[in-house]
Amino acid sequence: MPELPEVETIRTRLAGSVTGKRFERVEILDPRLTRPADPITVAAELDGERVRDLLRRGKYLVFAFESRRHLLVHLRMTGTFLHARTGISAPDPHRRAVVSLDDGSDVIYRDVRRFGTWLLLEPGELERYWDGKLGVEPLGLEFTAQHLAATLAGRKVRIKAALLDQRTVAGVGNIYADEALWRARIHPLKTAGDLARDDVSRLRQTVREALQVGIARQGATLRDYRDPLGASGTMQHEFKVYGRAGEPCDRCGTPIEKIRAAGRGTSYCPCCQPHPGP
DNA sequence: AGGTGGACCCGAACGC
DNA sequence: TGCGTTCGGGTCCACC
Repeated sequence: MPELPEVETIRTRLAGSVTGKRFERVEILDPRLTRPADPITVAAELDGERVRDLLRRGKYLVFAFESRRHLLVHLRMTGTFLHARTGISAPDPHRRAVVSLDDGSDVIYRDVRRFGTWLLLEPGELERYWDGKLGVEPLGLEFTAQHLAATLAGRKVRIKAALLDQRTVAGVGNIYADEALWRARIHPLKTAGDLARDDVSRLRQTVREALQVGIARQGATLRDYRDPLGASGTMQHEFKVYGRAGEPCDRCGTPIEKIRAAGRGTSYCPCCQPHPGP
């Protein structure tokens, strides 16, 4: 669930709690988290690291240490961070790691489905790790209509699949892909390379809009998700198509339809986003 | 090259 | 009420 807006919300909230603090003691409770690296070793390596900055790249959260090492955290579906000022309280079966900071507070990582990953990189390894894996930041200056057009040119994939491909643009997931396509009035099954110049321009704009609204609403809260300070986002109330199959389209009143695209549930308006081809 | 489907997980929602 | 089944979501990987 956490896509770019949710990760950015977590980053903003957690940054104030961890920046400048030292990892005094790290406990990794789920060996899956650091696989294939040994959790005991990783925990020991993290011990004593001081946080210089907390960054985000795509859907990754990046702890930048003063040692110039980086801890890459991918929350996948259900990963979350909680900051506890007064130490750990109630027992929690989904707690996967605990970082005790040098100010006496704890950063708790919890993940119900255990898909999330922690990866510790040595100085200088970060750029190489992104290379070939992540495209440009959708809210950055590099993400222009021209850049998106060049990225999509000649590609035979469906546009929905292209948006989910993190090399096209970093951080868009299933929800915001559908939202951006609805805003741009583009059918999710359209061939990426066939999009008209105007379509690409609009899509570039609506990807940014959808993500920016998501960030402004502090992400979407589905189920019991909370940000590190216990607050919930409100973006779920702004969805135009995601989770709204059968409900009327905000623009034209036509019932939203749900299909499968790129192996994912995909919601769209059959009227505003006309089907390509016969 | 692109698509599909399975794997990884587990709670929620659903069906009976 | 209490089972069993299905679903979903990000990413990787095997296979067509």
